[in-house]
Amino acid sequence: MATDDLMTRALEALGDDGPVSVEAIHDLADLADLPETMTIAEVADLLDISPHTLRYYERAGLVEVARDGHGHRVYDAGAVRRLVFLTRMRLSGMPMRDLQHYIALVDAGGHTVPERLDVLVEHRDTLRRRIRELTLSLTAVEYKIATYGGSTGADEPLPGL
Amino acid sequence: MATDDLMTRALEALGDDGPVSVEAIHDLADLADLPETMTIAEVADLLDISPHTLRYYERAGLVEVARDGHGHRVYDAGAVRRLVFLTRMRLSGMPMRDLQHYIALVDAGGHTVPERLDVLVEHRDTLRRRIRELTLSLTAVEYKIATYGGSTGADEPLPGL
DNA sequence: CTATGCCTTCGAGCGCGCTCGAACGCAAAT
DNA sequence: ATTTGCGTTCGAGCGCGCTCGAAGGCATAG
Repeated sequence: MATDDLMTRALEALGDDGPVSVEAIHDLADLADLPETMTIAEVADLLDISPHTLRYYERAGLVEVARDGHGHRVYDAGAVRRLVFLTRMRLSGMPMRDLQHYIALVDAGGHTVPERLDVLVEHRDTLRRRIRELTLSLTAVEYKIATYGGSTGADEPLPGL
Repeated sequence: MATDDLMTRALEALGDDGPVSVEAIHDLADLADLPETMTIAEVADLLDISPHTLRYYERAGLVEVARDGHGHRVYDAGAVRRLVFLTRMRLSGMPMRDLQHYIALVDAGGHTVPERLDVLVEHRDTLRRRIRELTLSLTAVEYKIATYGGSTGADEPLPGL
């Protein structure tokens, strides 16, 4: 497992065509059959990040992880689920700062739900903006490829793009 | 001009609906009516980047800029067009490294056109992947907002997303 | 005459998100 | 008995893309 990263597997699961459907999302990385506990190496492999990064996230206060008799980390299913969430948010571009804020809200209790939703909604809007930006850039690059004149500007219909 | 950045203006030009069309792109920041020369402050304002960054790009070998009698930079239309291209590529996520490579190819002459196209095609593919990634993340975040249970995982249909 | 304001060069510093090295512990394998 | 392999902590270092500070030049305004 986890030869490819989560995102790659997710994209493969979706296929190359059609709109992204909630149904397709449902099939992704189902967190139902997680082992009760995992080692750092197993979690690292699952999430396709390094043990170093996992320790870093813990240091950053994003997740608490118990230790066994040897002082080795023992990730329970809850920690793993949280880390799946965290890595997905990181992959989608949410800064560590915001993630720390969000997690602090989660750990603060149920009364922070509205504020958590604010964070998510803001991130959603950021994603929408970014997707539109990249789509525009993509169109521009495709245009430049199609009409390539070789300069970085000059007398093309869409100079420089 | 340039109270908003290039990308913001571009997105406004496109409007909020429908597919991105080449026709719409044509209306963006037409480089036809550029002044013959510009100062660093004018270029910085046009591109919505700082003079510091412009000097940095020059140091990085991305563009050559002449000086006037006082040693001040004088950006000619060619330099400005190149900088428009460069900032657009930067905004779309192309690393400095790749941009330096691309510019080296441009400056090396017409025989590098195939290799330049390789760079562009690779960037196009990167953009496509990234857009798909972000679209998936967006769907996931929208789903989490819609079904919000408050945890970062647990017993939701789409736990952790 | 001196401020102000924008420019110059040079090199250093910063914020982000890791990434790594050192020094060590424990346990199973040879 | 030692090697191998995986884990630990701590703090430092890195790659990227800027961003800034210092020290100074020149020109216009008051």
